[in-house]
Amino acid sequence: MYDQYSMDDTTRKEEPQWHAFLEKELNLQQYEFATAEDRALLGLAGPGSGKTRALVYRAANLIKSGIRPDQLLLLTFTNKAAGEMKERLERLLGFLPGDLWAGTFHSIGARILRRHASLLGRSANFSIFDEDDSRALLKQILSSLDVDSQDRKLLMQRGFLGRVISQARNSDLKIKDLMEEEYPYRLEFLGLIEETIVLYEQRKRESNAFDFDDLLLCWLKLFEQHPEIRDRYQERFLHVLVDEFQDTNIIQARIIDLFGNASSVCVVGDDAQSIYAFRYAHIGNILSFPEKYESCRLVRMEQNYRSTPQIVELANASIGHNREQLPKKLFSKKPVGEKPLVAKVSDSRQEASFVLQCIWELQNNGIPLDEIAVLYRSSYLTPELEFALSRKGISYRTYGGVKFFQKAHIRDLLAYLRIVHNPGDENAWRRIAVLQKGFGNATFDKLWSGLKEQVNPLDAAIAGGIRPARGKNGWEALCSTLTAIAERKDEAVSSLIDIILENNYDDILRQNYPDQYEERLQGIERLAIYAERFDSLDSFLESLVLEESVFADTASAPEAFGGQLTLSTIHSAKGKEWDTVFIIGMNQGHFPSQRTAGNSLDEERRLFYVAATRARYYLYMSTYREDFRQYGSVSEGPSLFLRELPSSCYKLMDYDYGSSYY
DNA sequence: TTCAAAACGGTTTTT
DNA sequence: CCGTTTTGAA
Ligand SMILES: Nc1ncnc2c1ncn2[C@@H]1O[C@H](COP(=O)(O)OP(=O)(O)OP(=O)(O)O)[C@@H](O)[C@H]1O
Repeated sequence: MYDQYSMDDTTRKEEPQWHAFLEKELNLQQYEFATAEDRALLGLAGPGSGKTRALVYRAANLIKSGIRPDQLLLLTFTNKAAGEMKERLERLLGFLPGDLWAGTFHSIGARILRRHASLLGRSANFSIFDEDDSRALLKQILSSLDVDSQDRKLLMQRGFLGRVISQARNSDLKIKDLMEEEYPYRLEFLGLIEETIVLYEQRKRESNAFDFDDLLLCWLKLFEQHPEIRDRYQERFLHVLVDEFQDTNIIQARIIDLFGNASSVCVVGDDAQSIYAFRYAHIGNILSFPEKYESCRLVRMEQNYRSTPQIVELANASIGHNREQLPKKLFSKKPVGEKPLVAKVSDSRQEASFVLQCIWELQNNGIPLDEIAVLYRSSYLTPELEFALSRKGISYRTYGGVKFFQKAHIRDLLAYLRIVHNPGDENAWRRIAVLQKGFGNATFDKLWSGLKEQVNPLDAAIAGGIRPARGKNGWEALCSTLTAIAERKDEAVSSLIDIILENNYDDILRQNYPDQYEERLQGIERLAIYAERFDSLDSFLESLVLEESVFADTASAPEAFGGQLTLSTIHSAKGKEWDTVFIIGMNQGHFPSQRTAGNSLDEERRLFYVAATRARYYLYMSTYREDFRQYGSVSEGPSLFLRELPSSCYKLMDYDYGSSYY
């Protein structure tokens, strides 16, 4: 056991130097935050004010003062923010301590649950069901319950059932109360939904699986029901640090509170950047943090170090329209920059050519692609731009939107691996079983009812002797494939993928996607390449579910000198920054989104606030007059968020540069 | 019970 | 417009 105090002596020699460094790198408030010794600490400040910076320097300072890295726990909601935290800490320390726990709530939850799975009726190799898995399972349950097909449609459309269940769990409400409150028009299904939930929990358990929400809820349950385990983690993690705290939901706050009993808890956030209400983020977590932790030290940071005064002014003007935000000052002392530019273009193709032309000019002015991002409310706003970028050979990467591994062929392939990893995974079995010729859901149901009783369904299948009512050839092909990969399950994942293709899936791919065979096969090859980074099947599978895929399905133009342009949803861009930012699709109906009901307009505006404050020097926004997109093609005019800005905030430009550039 | 063809219908944002 | 659901033949 390390002695913290004797460590202090050894580090004291270095202290003057380190503290001088801290003083140089941080302003007064940030320094206060980074070095405070309070048991509870809240950093509440606007964008670009250095919250993440202060948090990361605090972590580094703790380590410098003798706290072991494994005594720190760094948490946040999104993968992006977690990555940013880790990257900056690594830059600061020169390396990322291997024994430091830093990640999203979900990934840390998974890590803890793997260690104590048996206490929750699972084993350490449990599968993690993503939203698609959950939806598939719910659908399966509904059809097993003989639900009228109209009703089933109502429940499944837009993932209603899954959403209600998830909302209830994440906000700690009873289904009944939630339905009465928010979905009274579906109240007739209450009984059915409750019945479904019981079966859903049961099937997950039988599959040795947790869903996303379980990673939080079961973590909380583990700590609540097993105080001795909670104590162990409390003793270990002397400091818990949370970034983007405004994104946390009630369950995550409870987990933090459990640590708060014993560990010192430090959180940073900005109520004006709360954009995850749809994931049940609870703004009260940050607003009432000082009351909950009475001895809490509150640190405010008001200087924005990221953006020019012009950009900060526009952002302030916009968020000023939100009545409910905490009043916060935010100013920039950076040199005067260009006013943000609003371009009126005729349609989305012209918008693409506008962006391309600007990028061209920026590059000529020495701004590399790495320092440029195009942000948007929804990923359906990008195809025209992507097309234009490909034509011009500009290398780009997209973030957010449909994930690579959500595509059917990738999920198919992963299902084989999931079975080997966790033979109880019903979803995975079903997925590849019904791919086989002559093998359908009905046949699978019969077969599975026997197979799932086996201690190890995979061993039982391999041993043979299981006879499906139909599709015997398909079943045998499947079993021999599984045999082949099970035998070599400790080999490199990429070689397992080859085996799957050779034995079984290549034929299926040809059969099912005659027109897209090549394209999809390439996708699978990319998956195999990606797999080479992992040293085990476990970590590969877990990374694919919990971390968004780090690479695109189809490669854009190859990366050249200035790196790659970033295309990202605004949600995924939070916490990041670029020299130049474009916000495209600034039209009523797109942003704010059509689906926005009255009370979430404020949230959309916060989203705009986040987008605008990503830029260091140049901010471009575009809006079109005509909208050929999808049915209706109603042109609803420029976004409210542009119209409500004082015109002194930005320059207006009519972009009528023929479509020749396109 | 499976599977292909025809009809349908519906779109944020992330873990 | 593309994926999902329904329909009906084998
Ligand atoms: N005291 C400082 N001196 C120099 N640069 C600073 C200082 N504080 C912050 N910065 C820089 O300002 C930028 C924004 O900081 P940071 O990302 O930590 O802010 P944030 O408050 O977390 O922003 P957001 O809320 O938008 O995520 C970073 O480039 C950071 O390095």
